[in-house]
Amino acid sequence: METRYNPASFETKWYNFWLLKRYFHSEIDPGTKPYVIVIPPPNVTGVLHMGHGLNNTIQDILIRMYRKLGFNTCWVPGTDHAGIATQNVVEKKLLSEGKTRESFTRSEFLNEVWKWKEEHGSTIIKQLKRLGALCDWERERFTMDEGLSRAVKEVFIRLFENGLVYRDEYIINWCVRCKTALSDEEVEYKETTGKLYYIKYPLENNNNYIIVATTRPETMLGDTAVAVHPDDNRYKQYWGKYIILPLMRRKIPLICDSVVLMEFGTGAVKVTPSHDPNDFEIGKRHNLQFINILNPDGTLNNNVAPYNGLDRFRARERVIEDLKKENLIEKIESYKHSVGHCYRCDTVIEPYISKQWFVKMRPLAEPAIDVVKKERIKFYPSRWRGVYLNWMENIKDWCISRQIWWGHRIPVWYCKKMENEDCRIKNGVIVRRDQPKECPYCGATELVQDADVLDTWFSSALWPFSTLGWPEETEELKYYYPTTVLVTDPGIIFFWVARMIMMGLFFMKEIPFSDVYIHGTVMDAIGRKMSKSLGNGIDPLEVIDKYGADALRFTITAITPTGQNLLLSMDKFSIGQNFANKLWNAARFLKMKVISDRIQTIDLKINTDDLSFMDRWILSLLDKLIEDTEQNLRIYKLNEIAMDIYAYFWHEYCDWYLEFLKIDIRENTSLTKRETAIYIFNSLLSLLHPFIPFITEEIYQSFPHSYDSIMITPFPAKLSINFDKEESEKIEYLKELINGIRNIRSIFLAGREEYVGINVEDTETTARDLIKEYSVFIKTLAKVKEINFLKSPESVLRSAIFVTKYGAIGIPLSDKIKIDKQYKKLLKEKEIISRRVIKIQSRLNNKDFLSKAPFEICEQTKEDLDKFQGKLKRIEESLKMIERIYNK
RNA sequence: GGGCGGUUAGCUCAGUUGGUUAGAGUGUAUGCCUCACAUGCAUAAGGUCACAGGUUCGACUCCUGUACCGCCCACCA
Repeated sequence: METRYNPASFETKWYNFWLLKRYFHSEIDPGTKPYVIVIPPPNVTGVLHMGHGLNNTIQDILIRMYRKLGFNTCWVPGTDHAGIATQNVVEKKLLSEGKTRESFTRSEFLNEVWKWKEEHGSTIIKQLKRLGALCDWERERFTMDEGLSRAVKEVFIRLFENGLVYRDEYIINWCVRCKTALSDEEVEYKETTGKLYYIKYPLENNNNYIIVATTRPETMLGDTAVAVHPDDNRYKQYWGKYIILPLMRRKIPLICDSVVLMEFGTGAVKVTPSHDPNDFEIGKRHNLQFINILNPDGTLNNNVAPYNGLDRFRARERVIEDLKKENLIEKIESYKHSVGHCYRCDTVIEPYISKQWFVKMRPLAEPAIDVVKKERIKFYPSRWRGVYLNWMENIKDWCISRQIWWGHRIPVWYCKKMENEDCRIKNGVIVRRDQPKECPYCGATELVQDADVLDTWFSSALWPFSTLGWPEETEELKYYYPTTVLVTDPGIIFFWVARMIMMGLFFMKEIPFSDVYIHGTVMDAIGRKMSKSLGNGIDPLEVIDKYGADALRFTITAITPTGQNLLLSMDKFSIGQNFANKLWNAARFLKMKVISDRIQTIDLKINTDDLSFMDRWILSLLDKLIEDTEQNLRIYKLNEIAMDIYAYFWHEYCDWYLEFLKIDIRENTSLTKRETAIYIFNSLLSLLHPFIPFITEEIYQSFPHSYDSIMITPFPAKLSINFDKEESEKIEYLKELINGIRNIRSIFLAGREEYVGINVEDTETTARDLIKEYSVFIKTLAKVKEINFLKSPESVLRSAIFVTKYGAIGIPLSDKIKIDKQYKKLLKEKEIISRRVIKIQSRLNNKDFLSKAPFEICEQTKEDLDKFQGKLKRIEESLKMIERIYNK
């Protein structure tokens, strides 16, 4: 064990050791209860960011904790093929080599992606290992590997057979850069300051015109109606009339529809059924013409000939120019509204009509709502339950087809011929596991496979069972499914959590997990999301290099407020680093001064019948710590566990118990037991191991030990030490005494000057006995030479005093200046305490308080009054003494 | 527009079903290189618990409202 804590010198070593020992691996064991987590699979394109750091640290802690608690823990890892994201990354790479996607055939392109995946796909896995994440690497999966692809195909087919997958021409979200459809969830709405254009639409055979307002004037080229509200009297005169659409000179009707808001704009709305979701519905209701004006790349098409080939935004400018020329622009206002963007490339989305595959969600959602309402699945913190339910109850069908190449190909073929009625009824749609040789309806052999792939989230939705071998009825599924808890951040409740629940219930007839733990998002120091574009991210790898993985892990768990976002900055990591350093040094101390031949192993048992007062005190606090840890673990309050252990280890065990122990060893007084110190330290190592696995292993291994690894030592058991309130008060008194002397020392003494002695008012036997018994501790820790008991309070009071519950402690002062200081200090204290006394008295004088407050509260208040009045009396006496002696 | 979260020490946060002198870490000040640790030890200063009402013997805690910050959802063109 090195003198200095140097994480870099051992972290990799112990990770490899765990791999070698295969502790991470779980085998089916019917006799042991499984505890299972499936990892939220990071994108293969990904590099580890702080969000992953937090997410995986939490999972690793849970897994390591429950392993110690005797569960058969299994953490299933893997990566996601991340369709659009990965395709974008590879396209960009190819572009940098001067090649475009179009210069490849589909299979050539896919080869490139696979090549890329082989080269870079394991990056994030390696990084997870540096973090200390000990997944069951023998179960690692990839959403595009063979088994998972089979599951995806199977799911699609079964949903289709159940009428839950259908193909329809519908208005969807189209990304003109990725050139694919997106689901509603994949569109991010951003508040944008744009313009609201008021355009005059001339009426047919009439000199009047109707003014409509729009934020996307170029879409007017595809207008096929103008709509007003049926109750809007302003437009009643024009009912049944027609409008001549400017620029296109098309005759379009004025229609009435109650979705139109009379208050908005002019109360008249242009209707573009092909390029607005609302207008699409209006168009269907009123049987309007649907005119598509866009090419898939966002340029205008030849349905709007004069603008053919123009980019949509350029077209917007041109349309405005042209309308201005005809004097048809009424006004242009600045306007704030939200605009949809592609969540992968941030391009503005276009509503676009196309033929896509959809999943019918209502029937899948019903049972998924039910299991959450009945609390078979619980959310932590519970408020996310409401978010989930609200979304589920308003769920819409899910567009699952994507017009990209990287992903699971849709297992559908189309018959080109459709030679008989049967085939035409089916639209020539053939859904098959494998490529059919001929059309099953008409026998034609000219078949074409659907070009599209499935939404990435379609395969993610199956993750909890596809990774365990589904659709085979494997032993793994029987044993490990349902999994225990899903750990993720709020951003993907809809994308992923909700869909896993629906798919799990439909295909496994069982929930995929019973707990959903939603942790916060990692923000920068001033509360902004960490993002590449802002450049405010903190690279976990850099932190690991600089501070160690343990410091990273401990810091982020300890400072993550329960269920809220955590604000992170580089300087925060010293929390974890300092803590690790403290642990390191405590270990060095124990090894140098405490471990001896008498202690054969750090994994020792202690005899609870043979314990000193001090031992029982510190062990009773350990009991409390263990109990709190177990409780907080159940409700995922990992930050509280971390902080509780921190406080116990540092401020009770190190600050007090080890200090007592040192003195005890030196003086040979046996007020403490070395075994106790070792026992507690080992318990702390065990409790801390899930949080800081590397350093705890390094320390454990450096002691004589009985297990192969700290990872497999059991969770510390409670000793059920009985340490009552009276005893606690004794300890508190001892601490108060030492702190009180230290306080006076820091006010009145310079540097290391030592007190000759302190005078203790000798009135109370409990206090006297205690002080006598532990005088060696007091003398050393408070740096005094002698402790004198004086019968007369006067002589005690003639010095710097502090008043305790059992009487005053006095430290003789000779210096006139110091007496002045003391006098002022006492005056201040007097004021504070008398205020307190008055407050308590008034409470006790209140008849309502005495009659209505619970008995114990009244008693407590009376006790308080005694206590503070006593204290006040001593302070006043002391003040008088000083006044008399020094003629104040 | 709807919903959710937040507002407590300079900063980041605790504060369990209402009942101590409202806590911790960090930062600041002062003194210490005390034989585990200066990544440390000791001591101290620092708070009208966002604001306004209400309930109560008693409110940081419960209720109502207001303000500000943040997030999510939504078919205002």
